[in-house]
Amino acid sequence: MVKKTISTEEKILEAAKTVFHRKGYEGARMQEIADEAGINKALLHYYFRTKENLFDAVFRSAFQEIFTKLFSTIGSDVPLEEKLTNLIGTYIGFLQKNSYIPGFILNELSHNPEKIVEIFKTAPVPPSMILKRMRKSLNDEKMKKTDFRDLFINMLALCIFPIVARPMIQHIFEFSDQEYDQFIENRKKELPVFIMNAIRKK
Amino acid sequence: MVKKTISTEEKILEAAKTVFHRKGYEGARMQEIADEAGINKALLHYYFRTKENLFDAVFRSAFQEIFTKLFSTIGSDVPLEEKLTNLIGTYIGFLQKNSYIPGFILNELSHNPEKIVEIFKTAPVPPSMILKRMRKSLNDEKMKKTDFRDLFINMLALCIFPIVARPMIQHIFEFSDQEYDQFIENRKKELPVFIMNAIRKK
DNA sequence: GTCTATATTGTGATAGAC
DNA sequence: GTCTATCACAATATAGAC
Repeated sequence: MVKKTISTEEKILEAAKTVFHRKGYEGARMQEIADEAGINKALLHYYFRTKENLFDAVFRSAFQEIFTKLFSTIGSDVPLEEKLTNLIGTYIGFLQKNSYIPGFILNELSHNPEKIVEIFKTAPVPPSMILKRMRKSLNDEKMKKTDFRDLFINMLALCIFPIVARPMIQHIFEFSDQEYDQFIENRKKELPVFIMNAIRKK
Repeated sequence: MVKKTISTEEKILEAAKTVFHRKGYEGARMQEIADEAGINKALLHYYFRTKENLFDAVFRSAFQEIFTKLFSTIGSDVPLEEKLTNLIGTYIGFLQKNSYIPGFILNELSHNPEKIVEIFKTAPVPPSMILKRMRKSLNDEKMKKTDFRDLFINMLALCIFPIVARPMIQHIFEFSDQEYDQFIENRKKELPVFIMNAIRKK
């Protein structure tokens, strides 16, 4: 028999996720989270005692969600171009459906840089393992002597920035909402080519 | 005779800039701004009436500062590779000295997307003019049929992201502060090459 | 213009009944 | 576990003297 009931704790976490992503830590209000969850403030404190505890749970979950996705794709054992295509496609797809997450993380990152160190320590996939595999892919193929750290960062930048800076870019180029969605969709195909051209040996 | 006195209004704007960049809109406190300016809260309200008015002035200034720099370099009339090198060098240099600005803008952008439309309307350099010149550069040279909008966005992304996500990246790759500065410094030389490789006709 | 003092409203957090 | 009522305090904003 399928469990249909959602526990109060889960409802709170869902609501908190929504509100924190929408407003950030300082901007979020316990009242708004309570309303979103259909309960009252007192119950929030009963479950999580403080706003910071609640925030910690949400931030940790957002961070791990995005990095688990990212790292599992990057760690797969396929040729570089195929890996890039998979990686960029699934990653941008994820960002499209969760467009608040990268902005949220970047935001809290700049106000609480110490916090991410702690979160990385409890990451389900240790970054060092990912990096090792990525370096291997580069060496196996006939690539320019590209620093794999640069490659990794460039890829992240090219995927995330158009999502985070969407309102700005959309206005500069006078895109409609629909046109911008299409623009992002095209990038899924064009980014892997762009990157491969940049690093392929002539 | 050089004017040495700094008006109270200028002191307030300087202080507000510092505090808003450090804490964001919600996180900033009028008291902290007053302390930073060496005056008291009442005087803030005397000059700017509300916190939002003060914020508007600061945000507008940060936004125009970064875009004026960006647009004036991108609009120069030199060959593409040279333009890219100039652009990336001066732009990253600017970001290094004002590392809080892009994070600040991205942050408030995600909480007040409407606001940027208004700010763009009062921009000193109209975006449309920049785009025209950029398109011209691409056509003049033997380049792949690259969408100039993609090129523009990719360049922004590659410059800004390593600055904004610094604490995260620094931890992943276990860079010391000094090593990260050097890493950014290297990107000034490598990014133009990376981009030119990506878009040059074979 | 600049200050001290105070009003007013928000918000995170708790007490205590059920 | 869940609620209502309330506390304690922090933050924006204003009044009014100088």
